[in-house]
Amino acid sequence: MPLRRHRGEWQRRRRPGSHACGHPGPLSWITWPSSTRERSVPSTARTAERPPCSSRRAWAERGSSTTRASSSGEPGIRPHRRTTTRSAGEARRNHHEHPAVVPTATNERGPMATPPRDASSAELTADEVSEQKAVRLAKRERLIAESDAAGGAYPVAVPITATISELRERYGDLEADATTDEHVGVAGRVMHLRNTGKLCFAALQSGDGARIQAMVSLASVGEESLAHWKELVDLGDHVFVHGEVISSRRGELSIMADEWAIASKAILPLPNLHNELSEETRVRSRYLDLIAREQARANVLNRAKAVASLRATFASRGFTEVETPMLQTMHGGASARPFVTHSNAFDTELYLRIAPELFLKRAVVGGIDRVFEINRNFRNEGADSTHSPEFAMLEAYQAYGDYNTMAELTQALIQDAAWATSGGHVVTWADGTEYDLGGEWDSVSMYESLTDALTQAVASGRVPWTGGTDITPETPLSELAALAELLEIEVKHPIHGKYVEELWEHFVKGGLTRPTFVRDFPVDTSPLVRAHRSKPGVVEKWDLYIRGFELATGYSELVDPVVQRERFVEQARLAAQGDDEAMRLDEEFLRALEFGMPPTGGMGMGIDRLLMALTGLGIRETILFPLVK
RNA sequence: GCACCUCUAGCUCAAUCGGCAGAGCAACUGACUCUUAAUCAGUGGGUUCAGGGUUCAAGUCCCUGGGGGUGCACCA
Repeated sequence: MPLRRHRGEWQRRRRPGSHACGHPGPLSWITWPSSTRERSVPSTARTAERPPCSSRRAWAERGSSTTRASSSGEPGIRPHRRTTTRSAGEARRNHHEHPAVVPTATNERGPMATPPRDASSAELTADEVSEQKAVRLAKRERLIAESDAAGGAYPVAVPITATISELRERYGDLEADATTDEHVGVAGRVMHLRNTGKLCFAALQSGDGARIQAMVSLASVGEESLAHWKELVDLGDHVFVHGEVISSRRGELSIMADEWAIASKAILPLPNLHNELSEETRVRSRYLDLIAREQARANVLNRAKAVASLRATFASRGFTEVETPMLQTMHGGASARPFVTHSNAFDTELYLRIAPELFLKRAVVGGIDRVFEINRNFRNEGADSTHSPEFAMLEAYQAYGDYNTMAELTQALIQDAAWATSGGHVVTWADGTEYDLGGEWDSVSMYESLTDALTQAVASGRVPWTGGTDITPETPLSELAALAELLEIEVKHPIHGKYVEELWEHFVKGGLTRPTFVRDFPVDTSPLVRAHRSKPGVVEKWDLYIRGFELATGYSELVDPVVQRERFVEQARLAAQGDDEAMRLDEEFLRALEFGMPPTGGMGMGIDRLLMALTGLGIRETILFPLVK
């Protein structure tokens, strides 16, 4: 690995005391008090630990294409504007010459670190190691070298006898300055450190976010152990403490340590816990988000509760959970662009599924009358605050059900999930607003609700529309187009259903505050749904709107194999014309339908969106590790 | 895909008109037996995302590329 120029190589030094050759003191990387340095580090030791000055050549050669820095006379040092106007610059240069000299200082208490033995490995490790990380690496080295100092750096196990939460529960109301005679062993991550000389404090946090204070005092552990604590324990370390459960003078529940050990050494510092992590860090380094933010942990738990609740609701209604293929030779069940991959074994292109629908329906044909799946779908499309390339999806099918059955089921699924996460039907969103998911949800017809809203808008004079306000499947295209033009709504595909849906979104969607099933969609935009049993021109489909977005959808499924084949053929024709999103002709699925599929209701719901509805969060907060580049 | 905004210390952020790159926390050294964003004294830490350009001088202006965000489009 090539030696990289260390950061700041040309910057002005800020500390006096360099050698004539350009070396400052031996330990300038980390600043030790000069008195200690002079006293404790013999000059022979310094030279043994450090490569000779000529090692500078290694990087100097890499810089040979650049002009020499006239001011310093150093060969190959890349000139910088500032060096020409400043005379100094030696001290920091020590960085790139011996970037990996892990601080080997000895202080009054003994060696702080075992230095790396050979220069090349040193160069490998120190390349981009910050000062803080270097200090912790040195402590790790020391812990490994002197395992009696604090139990080593990474013990296999520590003798825990209680969890922090248990102790909080049992002793949470302990009076200030109380003792209990109860001795326990607990462990947690150090979130907070204080040291008042002969008494040290640390806040230990367990994975559930519970905290307890560890106290390490001279009186309880002795001089050597206390010194080790102060030298070796850092913020972020996992620490085991054994001792009596007490309450501090300020009333903080604490363990007065009689023994302690580092359970796992952290070599990177925790982020500053007093500022919010940036959005990017929270998403990209979710583990830090989880350590630092209670809400991040709660989000994970809420999602788990909601998903468990969905499964419980299904189980109570006799549904069977299955897992269908994610790798498919043919994608279908929705219109979306798929991700494509390749199987070496089959030597064929495979698609990541965009929907499980066609396999779940095969299951229904096979007699799994009530079936559901909760799993990931993948869609190769734009990502934004409500769309993720991979997203968890629930689909369920019920033989001898229809879209009414599925609406009732969906309401039960969501209300049960609200109970599971919030303990009631009223959920509280992240911004503090309360939202009532209880009761029987509203149901509106798409055409009727559009007609009502349009009639009102015209009557109130908000929309200067002189045409008819009754929108039905028979409303002529020209009239819909004129209305859309008046409202400056652009419709890409000028067909009846598109206009109706766009107009509906314009007039009705924003006004839906309560959870609402929007029913009976135009037939020409829903080609895979069966026609309404009594209303002409519409299909038996509903969309569930909660919090302003579409949370779930349900159908009375199309089960006529002949009609299904016609629709697939049409889709395949589009695919042949280069429409990536069109479904391909799934011959095996059609064959299954030809054996007879019972009348069936189906529903689908985005799990991420369910969590958004229950918690008010954005989609990236509901997904533990969202895709990032 | 298009437009706009953004990237500075381990973390969160400053830096006025283009003129010596700073703060808080974190870190290092020392003091302190009840701290909990402890306190006190001292210290270090930067290729300002990368590359190129303009300029006496670039974190700042211009170009190209990358990461992130927002809006629109696409998508459900």
